[in-house]
Amino acid sequence: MAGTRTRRSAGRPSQRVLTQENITSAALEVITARGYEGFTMSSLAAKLQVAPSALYNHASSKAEVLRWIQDDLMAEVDTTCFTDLPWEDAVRTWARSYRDVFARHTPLIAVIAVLQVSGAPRTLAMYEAVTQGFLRAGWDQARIIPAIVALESFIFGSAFDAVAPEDIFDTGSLAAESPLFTAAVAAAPGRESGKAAEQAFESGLDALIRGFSAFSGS
Amino acid sequence: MAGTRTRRSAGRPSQRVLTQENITSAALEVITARGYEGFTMSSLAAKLQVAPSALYNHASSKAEVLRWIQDDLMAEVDTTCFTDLPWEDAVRTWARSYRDVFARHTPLIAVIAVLQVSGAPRTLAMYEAVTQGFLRAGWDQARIIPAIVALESFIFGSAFDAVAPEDIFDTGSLAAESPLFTAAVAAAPGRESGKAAEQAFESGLDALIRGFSAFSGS
DNA sequence: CTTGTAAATGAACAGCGTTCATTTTGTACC
DNA sequence: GGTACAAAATGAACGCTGTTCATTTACAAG
Repeated sequence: MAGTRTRRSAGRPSQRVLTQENITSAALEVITARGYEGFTMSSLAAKLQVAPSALYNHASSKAEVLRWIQDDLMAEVDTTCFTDLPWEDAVRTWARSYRDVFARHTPLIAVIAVLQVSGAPRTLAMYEAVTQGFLRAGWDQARIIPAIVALESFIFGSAFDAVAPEDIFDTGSLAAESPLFTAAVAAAPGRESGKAAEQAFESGLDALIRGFSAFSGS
Repeated sequence: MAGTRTRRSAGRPSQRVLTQENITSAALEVITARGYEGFTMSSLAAKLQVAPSALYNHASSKAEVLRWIQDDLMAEVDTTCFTDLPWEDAVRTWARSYRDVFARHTPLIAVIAVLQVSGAPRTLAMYEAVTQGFLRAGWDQARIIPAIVALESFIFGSAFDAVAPEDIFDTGSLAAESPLFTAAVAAAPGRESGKAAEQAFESGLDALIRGFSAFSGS
């Protein structure tokens, strides 16, 4: 082994295993492999080959680990689109990317809602990039935050929808009591192809962008 | 069917305590008093003055109780507006009511996303009323479901936002690294009054309705 | 070699949802 | 009124959770 532990010379960074980054990435591996119901402090400790109690020397709680994960994932959201593309296309690309990331992590959405950006540098970086994109498109400064929050709300809700079972709207034995809704469900596009959630997302995103585009100066 | 339990002497209603309705309303009382983290099978049983294990003769799991609660709450969502008001105002009233109900019950949002309407009669009744309102406004049948789902996604996301702490966007010590976002947050309306979430909700709702109103025939 | 400190450990804790063998309750029939 | 039967309530368990704590280990510095 290339000098695993002996003689850590002065300014050299430590080789410690239980860093925030290591814990976070191990947590993501566990979640990817076994889902959120399989993500426990025990399973996380096992992945790191450590006793569960050891984690508490580095993270104050499981909730803190979830916050780390949340901020980590924010870096996966595409914001480069705001420097490349016109506002409408940029918002569309950003929103799709944002939804795709958190559709795989819906249990974190409740975490985000409570999380202060001051403790989440990558989350903040995302907001900064998005704000910059809105300003570049000529948006009035005072209208930007409500618009971002509204888009975000739609994105989070759509993330839940994206992972819902396809047959939630099957009325089954109660079809007779809801004829109009049952007919509308049958007529909805993307029904057989399993793309119903996609259709709803695009439809809502279109409406939001169309509704908001009055505020951009271009 | 009237006499399910073999010949119970005629009109006399049973005095059973652990009916679905009683369990559901007791659960709502517990949640109102102690929140979702204080809502356990133990606390529910205590409220009903019964041993926790007794609940399992009537509900198959805690998740089932949550589903009962969810469907119960759906009856509180205002749908009468769809018979009274023009489409735009009706959607606005419905959406506000829907958001207000579930802002107090955000942990249920994950439940709804997985819940089939066939097991939730009141949820289904709400969808039926909404669909009817859309049809009356001249909507193309095939476009209704995606629009409802999109609105619902926005509503659920906004419910989380409504209960978020007001200071989530305070950039604190990282303000220097996000000047544009920090400035936009400072310029956002409703900041001091604590109505920022309200502003964002109304702004998004406006945009969605404006974006969708092209599809109503009126 | 001693000291100081950061980190890992294993045992323990209270609480969770849930199961199960058992007892209690209440009613229907003879 | 006595018997039989089914529904419902019980309390003791089970495995699991997140978390704490006194103790031990590891390791670098003086």
